[in-house]
Amino acid sequence: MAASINLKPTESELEILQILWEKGNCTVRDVHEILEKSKESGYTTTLKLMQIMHEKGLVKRDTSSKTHIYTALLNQQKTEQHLVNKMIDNVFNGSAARLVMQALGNHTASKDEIDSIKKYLDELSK
Amino acid sequence: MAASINLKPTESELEILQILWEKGNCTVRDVHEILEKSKESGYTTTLKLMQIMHEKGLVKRDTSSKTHIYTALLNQQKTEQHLVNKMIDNVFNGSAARLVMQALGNHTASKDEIDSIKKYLDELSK
DNA sequence: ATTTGAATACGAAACAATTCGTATAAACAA
DNA sequence: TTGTTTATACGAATTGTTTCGTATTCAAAT
Repeated sequence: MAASINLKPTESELEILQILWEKGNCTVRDVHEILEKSKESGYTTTLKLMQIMHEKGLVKRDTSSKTHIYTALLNQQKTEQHLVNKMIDNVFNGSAARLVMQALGNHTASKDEIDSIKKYLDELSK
Repeated sequence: MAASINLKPTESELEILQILWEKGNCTVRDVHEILEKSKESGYTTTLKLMQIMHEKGLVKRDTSSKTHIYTALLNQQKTEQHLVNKMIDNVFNGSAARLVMQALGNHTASKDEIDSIKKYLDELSK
């Protein structure tokens, strides 16, 4: 198994990872400006968080110029999988089906979404 | 809206709530014995946790006899819903469908489960 | 050259969650 | 009664996360 880093980012770390996953490479300022839209926080807070994430190995950074460029090292798909599995175990007693129904029962999935899920299920059960 | 308690139990609190939801009324020892099966921890740790949960209003307790009896106050369905919605927002950018596919895309879902989900979806899209 | 602005580094406070040791009270059996 | 077991209460250490202030460095503009 490849040396796998701790697959359990904190909430703040996850927020930052989301941005890095979407944007690819970012400076601290890039990330901070996006974060600021949804919540109040100081620039050095974001900086510190990203530095800690670097220590933990969640991100890598290019320090060749004064302004560092950060990139996610944690794999998005694997992280999502891990979080979902944890929720299935901890909250739904191991039943993926219960999670799915809970997710669809409420968070009003559109007709299109439901159709695409059906298609997906048909593929799966082949 | 009914005075709603903080719908966001910590991980340890959730473990205890799971037990209370399943068993109904429990003593600290009941809960502790179940917890012990899956992880090492001292009795007074469980006790303290449950006392804190009582302070927070997550559980109520009957103290009429020396050994207190605890009962969950947090509603299971609502709590699950809340946690799932949070995950959809924080991890899957608001797409319930993405969560569902992630949940089903691994081994956890059996053929039976998939069938029951299909049935559920048919009901939904009526 | 000097000033100004924008960046990183770093320590430490503030807060939250978890864990456990010790004191004490009640119940019960010898 | 006296000792043993089984409870609760509670303080406090430990650990982890988040937040921010201050120092310093670098680069660009004046």
